[in-house]
This record gives sequence, structure tokens and C-alpha cells, in this order.
Amino acid sequence: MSRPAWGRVSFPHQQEAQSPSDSRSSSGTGALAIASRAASRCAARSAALAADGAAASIPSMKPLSAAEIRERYLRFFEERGHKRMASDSLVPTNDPTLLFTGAGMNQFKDMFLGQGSLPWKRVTTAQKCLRVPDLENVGATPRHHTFFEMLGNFSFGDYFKAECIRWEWEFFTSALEIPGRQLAVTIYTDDDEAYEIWRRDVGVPHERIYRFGEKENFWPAEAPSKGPNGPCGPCSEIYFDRLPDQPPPPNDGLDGLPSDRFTEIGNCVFTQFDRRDDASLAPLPQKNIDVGLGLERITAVLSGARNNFETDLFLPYLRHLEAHTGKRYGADPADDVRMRRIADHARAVTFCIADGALPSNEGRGYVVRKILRRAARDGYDLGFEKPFLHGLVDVVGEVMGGAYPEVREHASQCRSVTRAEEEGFAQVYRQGMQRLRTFLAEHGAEQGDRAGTSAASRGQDPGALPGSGDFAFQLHDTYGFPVDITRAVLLDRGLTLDEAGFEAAMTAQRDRARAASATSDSVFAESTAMTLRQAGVTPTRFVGYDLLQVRTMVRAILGSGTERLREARAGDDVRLVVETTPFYAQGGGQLGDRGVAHWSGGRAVIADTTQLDGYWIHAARIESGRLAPGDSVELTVDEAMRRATERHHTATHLLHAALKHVVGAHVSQAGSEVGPERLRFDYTHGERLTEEQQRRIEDEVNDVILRAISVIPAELRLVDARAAGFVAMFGEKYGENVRTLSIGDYSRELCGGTHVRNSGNIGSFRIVSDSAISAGTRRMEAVTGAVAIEHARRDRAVLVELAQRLKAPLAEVSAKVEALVEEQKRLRKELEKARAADLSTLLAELERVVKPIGAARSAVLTTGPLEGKELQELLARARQKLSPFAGVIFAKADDGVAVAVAVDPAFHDRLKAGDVVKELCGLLGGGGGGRPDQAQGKGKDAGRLGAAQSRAEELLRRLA
RNA sequence: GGGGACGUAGCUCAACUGGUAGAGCGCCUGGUUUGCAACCAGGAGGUCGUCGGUUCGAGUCCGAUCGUCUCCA
Repeated sequence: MSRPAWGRVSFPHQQEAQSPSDSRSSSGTGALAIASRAASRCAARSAALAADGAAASIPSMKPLSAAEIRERYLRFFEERGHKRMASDSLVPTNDPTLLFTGAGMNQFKDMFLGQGSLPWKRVTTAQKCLRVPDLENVGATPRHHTFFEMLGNFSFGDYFKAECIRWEWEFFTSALEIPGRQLAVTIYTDDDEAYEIWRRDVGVPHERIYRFGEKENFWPAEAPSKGPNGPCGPCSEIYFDRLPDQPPPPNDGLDGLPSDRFTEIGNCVFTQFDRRDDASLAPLPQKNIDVGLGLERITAVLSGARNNFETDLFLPYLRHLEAHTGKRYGADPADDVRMRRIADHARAVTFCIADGALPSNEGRGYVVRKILRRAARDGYDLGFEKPFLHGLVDVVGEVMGGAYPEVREHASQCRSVTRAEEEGFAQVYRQGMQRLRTFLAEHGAEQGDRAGTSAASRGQDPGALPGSGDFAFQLHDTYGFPVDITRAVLLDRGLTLDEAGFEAAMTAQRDRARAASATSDSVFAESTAMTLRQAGVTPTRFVGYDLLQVRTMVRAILGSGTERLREARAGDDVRLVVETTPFYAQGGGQLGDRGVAHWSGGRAVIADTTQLDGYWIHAARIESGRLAPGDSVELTVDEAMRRATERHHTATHLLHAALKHVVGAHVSQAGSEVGPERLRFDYTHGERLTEEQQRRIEDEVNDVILRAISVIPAELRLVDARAAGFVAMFGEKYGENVRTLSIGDYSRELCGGTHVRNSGNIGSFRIVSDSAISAGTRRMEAVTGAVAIEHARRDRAVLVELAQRLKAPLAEVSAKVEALVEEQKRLRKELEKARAADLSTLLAELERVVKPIGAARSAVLTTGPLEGKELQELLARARQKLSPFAGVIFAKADDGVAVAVAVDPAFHDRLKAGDVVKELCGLLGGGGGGRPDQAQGKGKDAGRLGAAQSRAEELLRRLA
């Protein structure tokens, strides 16, 4: 786990207050109102939080907007030689071990190991981060968030403690003008170097420098004693002191302090050791600095707010909620918690969706869903009756869009996805309530006082409704119905939940999951890219925008793992890394190029190309000869494949634009895959396209193709591209410089793929299919160029074959089929009628052979082939007409004899239809069975029919 | 990564331990009616997600697969 520069609160006294008990006072009766009680337990925390408000104002400090603080920070470090880099996406691309970006340093992991490819040794960022472990605390405490921003400055083997500490101090005291007397710092137990710098260089008084152990002031926490191995180091935190005039507490006595005096506003991590297997801490050759400051906290401190939410970062959400619910923030502590939580979650969800993490039922999508639903419930409790969360997307855009343009660019996507999720949750909620009501009705909930005696004897909560723990778990686990709602509904009927049972089921589930997942929690996992860098291989130069063939040198040959090979021979499957390549590596939805490599005495086929952090990886099979690093090779891209892919890729851009025109501006891309055979385009839209819409889209795209418009790529700085109105593809990540693609004024998008030079090269465009892939998302597949012609040809072949079979001209195929279907229906009806008539005949025959045996009217009849269904029908009619009936029917067919038996319930003490069938079918070499009143089976040996018939007569005589 | 549930008519869902696939709403036809989900009679509509297996017989049991929902990590 990466310990955050900004982690869980690390001052020992900073545990947030917890209210010990539930509140039961509310008397809401509506289902949703009931749920609100669960939230009210947060009220006490919230009240405690309000109480400390008075101490917070700092007249000497300027209130600064969050945007201003962010900008001052980045500028401050730019002025000190740092490269200002953009925030990494919330979804880490090259790191499958992480669900979300949770700290500023994530994108620089390789740099910290001295193996990164960035040309800078100092960088600064404002990083969007998401963390979910404290989901339930959000809103109830002053400083918990899911989504937050971390301001960071980093040194990769460049400056170290002295500069770092001085600069942080200078930033706070000069750039933000926080009086030095209002700051306190912490250091790691024996980090005297840091102490000296704080004490001497900066001048912090001794009593304001606190020493803590490895749990609080080491990264990763407790690494010296517990690991993991690898880079680690002490850290030093900076705290804001709200009561600077009171004497600082002694180091030992900090536990007893009130929690609201000190707020952590910065953490400097000094990565200087390499922990080894024997728990020794060896000095690292390259010492790093990783500083993180929480923007939300600093904003709160500087604006004198009593908590992070009452700042310009969050107030717009609270006002929006006030306006739409009629409730006033500050009027009711429980509602305040809800409003704060909604504000936090609205930001989190919007940023996640904008970065391509859509709500779903697994992985990171599930986390997004969980956050979104948490907020949806708070909304219900606040009084919203309809989906409302999507209305906050625009607020996120207003507050954050300046620093993070993606939330504005993808606003319509965020709105529609959020709305669909809200509706999905409403559904889950309704169904859960229904199930719960049924359960309560079946368990005598109306006699609540009776419950619990047996529960107590099993060691469960006395008074708990038996079985309610398991049921609540089932509701939660299988149907997603929140347990606190279940609890509240029970309370409303004077019942309590079997908490012990619920916990047990929950624990079992957790244990199962834990046992099953053996995730490595190493922050610095081995990677192919790192192996290559360690070996001194330079990143690949890509020239494929202009060239399809180059002569170059092999730099590395990799086997299946990360190991490097000295040589590859005929038959080997390897991965080649070369100096310069014309092969496009899979990315931006476009598949990697295929082709061949030639060298003197050998040849390899390249089946796919991918990219890893600047290295182009060519998946190759050696066909002949030998190849070793250092050899010269000629690489040739399969041109037909590349050109076909380009046609599909450029067409994808046209399709995107056409969809927006025809279907609506809310449509945006949700993924795409472009290859030589077809293009696949996923987009957000709630309902199926009409034939008419599909036709118009096809027409529009083909129209642009016919107009033969130049397709113009260009390389721009990202900021300039955005300013020029180029649309960023949803869910994609971009570097400093981006490639843009213009197709006249028809389409302007950011795109690093390869394209045709003129829209006319696409040839033609045909939609192949359009279907739903999940709620709110559809997938369209289309083909272009020769493939489109091929498709048309295939369709025509089907038509021609159809016409031949129908012996009709092409134009009349449809009418002919319709006539055939009609005919078939008519025949089927006629057949049914005929069979019904047949059955009537058979029934009449049955009546003729029926004879009384005892009280029963019984018969044994042998007929021609009958279907099982017809036999059943015949017997059913016989039972109705000849009641009380008992009889056997043998239906002879080519493959055996079907046997059906009916016995009126009045005779079941003597004869059961199932038994009769079993015996008769046994005689006939088959099997069968059924209910006592009616049964059927089949025998394969028709030759023994006579024996079976007489046995049947014999059995029926038991009724006498 | 590991669990659980569900896929049946246009929609919402039934079908006991395997034994003739149903209801309500909607739709069509005819009639009656004309103020808030109108009524009566008749009718159409289903490869029971897909593939394979067990069985005399599979919507039902077993396996695989696709999809949806949900929980845990």
C-alpha cells in the first residue's frame, strides 16, 4: 500500500469523535424516511464539529480561493526549477495493482527508482486523488473525503531535506502568508538532520517540533519493523495550530489534547533508505523527496472555515442542495452530514466518470457505484424524490472545470451515466423493500414481542428477530439492499436485527474473499519497462506516421516474462524492442500493426505491437535464421492491414460527429476498437436507434466521404489544443503534447492514431450492428472500404441463395417469405384442428372400449403414433368425460411405443399411474414415470406390446 | 480475484419433489360504454439467454458459455 503523503490522520489525538449510540427518536413512516434514522447517528459527531468553529478565524491571514492556492503553489515550485506537470488520470494506466490514483507520487514511481523516462528531476503537480477506505466517515468529520486534491513537489535524486523543508516553510509563511507562530512540525524519532533544519535553518522553536515513531512518521508506515522491503524513509509533517497563543502541549501529552487545535496541512517524505531482508536500512544511492499538501485542508485553514466543506470548494454544492430541497445548511446536524457527503461524492463520481471509470459491478466501477449510491441515499433522506445527483455535475464543472477541463468536456456523459445509476438504485431499493415486507409478513412481525426467546438461547441478541441476521445479509449481499435500512424498518415495528447473525455472515464473506485474493502490495512492482531501462535500452522512436518501412537495430529481445534473451532462433515467440519503428503500437482504440522483419539470413513475422512506457514491443515469431540484440533489421508494416485500419479509424471520427448530429449532443464516446476488419464504437445513449436514425448516420458519414475532405493531423500543446476546441476522447490520457486531427470543420478531436489523408480514401461506410452493452451504453459496429464491399457482397449472396431456394426474383423474396410464413401458420392451425378431430375420434374409441371395473370406468387402448402432448390431452379429456376413469393408452410409433396412464385419485390406494407406467415400460424395454393421477413413458421394444397389453388389463382388474 | 441471485409472451412475474408453459398489464377483433387505470366476449403473441450432457421425458437436474443485478477484497 502506498502510504500517502497525506494519509489517515497521523497525529495520535486526531481520532474523530464518534457517537456511541443510535438515535431512535425520529418517527418517519415512509420507507425512505425510515432510512434517515441511520444517518442521524452522525448528528453527534457533527455537533462536536460545529462547536470548534469559533476558534478558527485568523484575522491576520488573507482568505484565498482554492484556485488561487493551487496556482500559487504550482508557481512557487516552478520558480524553484520544478516542471509543472498535469494531474495523472484517476485511473492509473500502467499500474494494474491500483484501483485509483491515491497520491501525487503514483505517476512517478519509476522516477523514484531512478528508472523513469522523464527528463526532469524536479516536478510539481496538483493531483486528483480518490480514496475509499473511509467512505462512511465522509461528511461526518471535518476532513474526510473520497475525492481530493494533493499538491505535490517531487525531487528525483536532486535536492533533499534542506531545500525541501525550507521551501515548504517558505511556501506556507510567504506565499500563503500564514504566520510562522501558527505552525508546528513533526519529525521521525531519530531524524536529527530534519530537526536541525527545522530548528536552525528555519527557526522553529524546539517546543513546536514533535518527534513520533515509525507508525506516524515513517513511509511506508512501520516499514522499519514490519516492511515491506524497498525504498522507504522518514517523514516530517507540518501542522496548523488554531490556538497559537496557548502553550504548545508537551510531546508526551499529545494524546490528551482536543482534536480541533492542530490540523495536518503538509507531509514531506524523505525516501532515503532501502529496506533489506534482514530489516536493515541501507542508504539509497538516489534520495528522493515526495511532498504532499491537501488542498482542501489548506483552503479551510486559510478561509477560517470550521471544516473543509465550508470553503469555496464545496459551498456551491451546499447552496445547490439548499435551493433544491428547501432545507438550510446548518439547521439540522444530520442533514448537514448528508449535504456534505453528497457534495463530496458528487465530485468523486463526476471525476471518475470523466476519467472513464464508469459505474459497474466489478473492480473500480463497483467503487464508483458504491459512492454514487451512498450519495443517492443521502439525497432521498434529504427529501429528493427523483434522481438529483446528475444535477450536481454542472456544479462540479463550475467549481473545478478551470483546473480540470475534463469535467466540463465530459459533462453530458457524466450526467447521463449518473442519472442511469440513480434510477438503477431506485429499482434495487424498491425490490429490497418488497422482499423485506414479505419476510416480515412470513415471520410474524406483527407479533414482535414474541420474537427473541429462541435467539437468546442461541447466544444472539436477546429480542432480535430470529433469522433476521441471515436475511439482512442476503438482502445486502445478493440484492444490494443496505443493512441500515433493514435495521431501521425492523425498529419501526418494534423489532431488532439479529446483529450477531448478520456479522457472522459478513465475516464469513470477508474471509472467503481475503483467502481468495493474494494481491501483492508492493508499491514498486517489477515491470518490463523497468527491466529495459535498467539495461540501458533507450525508448523507441516511432516514425510510423510517415513511414511504413525502416532499417533499424534490435535493442532487446524479451521472452515471455521480463527476462532478456541473448538470441532468438527459428520457431521462437519473442518480443522485440528496436531503436526506431514504423509499427503503430496498440493505443487510443487502434490495434497494433502487423508486418515482417527481415535481416540477413532470417525473417520474423510480427503479429502485434504494443507500447510500454516509451518502449515499442513487437510480438514476433522467428521464421528462419537467428536474431540477437545489436543486429540490424528491416521492419515492414503490413500495408494493406494498416490502410484498412486507418480507414476504420478516420471513419470512427466521422461516426462520432454524425452520432452527435443525428442522435443528440449527449452522445459521447465510451470506448472504441479500430482494426482492419471493422470499427467498434461504444457510446452513451439510453435507447435503441431507429432504422431512420441509422440510415441518417450512414448517409451523413458517406456524404463526408464523398466530399473528399483533407484529413489534417497536427501536434500541439494540450492546452492549446483544448483552447482551439479539439475534443478529448473520453477515458483517454494525454501527455504534454498531443496530436490533433481535423477533418475540415466537420470533426476536431485529439487522437494519436493513424489516419487516411483524405476522407475520400475511406471509400464507403456501412453500419453492421448496433446493440446495447450495458445500461446507458450502446455499441455500434461498422465497416469501410473493401470490407464494406465485401459485406455487401455477402449480404447479396445470402439474398441470391434465398431467391434461388424460393424460386422467386430478388425483388419478391420478401413477399414470398411472408406468404410462406402465412401458409405455415395456416397449415399449423389446420394440423392442430385435424389432430383435435383425431383426438375426438380416439376419445370416442376409448368410450367404446371402456368397461366398468369396480367403481371405475377403465380402458386399454392402442393407437398409432401420438405426441406426448396429445396423449396427455386425450387422457385429460377422458378423465373429464368418463370420470372416475382409469386407463392405459399405447401409441405405437416407428421408434417404440409411447405409454400413457391415468388413474382417478379415488383409486390411488390400489393403483397409481406412475407405478403402472413404470411396470409397463419396463416390460417394453424402456422407462417412465409421473404423478399418481397421470403418467407417461416410452418403451423401445414394440414386439412385446401384446404382453404389455395383457399386463395392463391385469393391473386394471385390481380396481374390482 | 472470490461469493450469491437472476435470464420464461411487448412489460411485470408464476409454474409443487423433472411429467400438457400460465397470470396480470399491454396489443388485435367485435360489442357495450363515455370523467380520472372503464366493462364484456373472442384472439394473436413463447427457439423457456445460448450450447452440450443426464433421462422414456428437461423451463425444472448437471456442465460450459453469454448477459444482467449484487456483495466482499
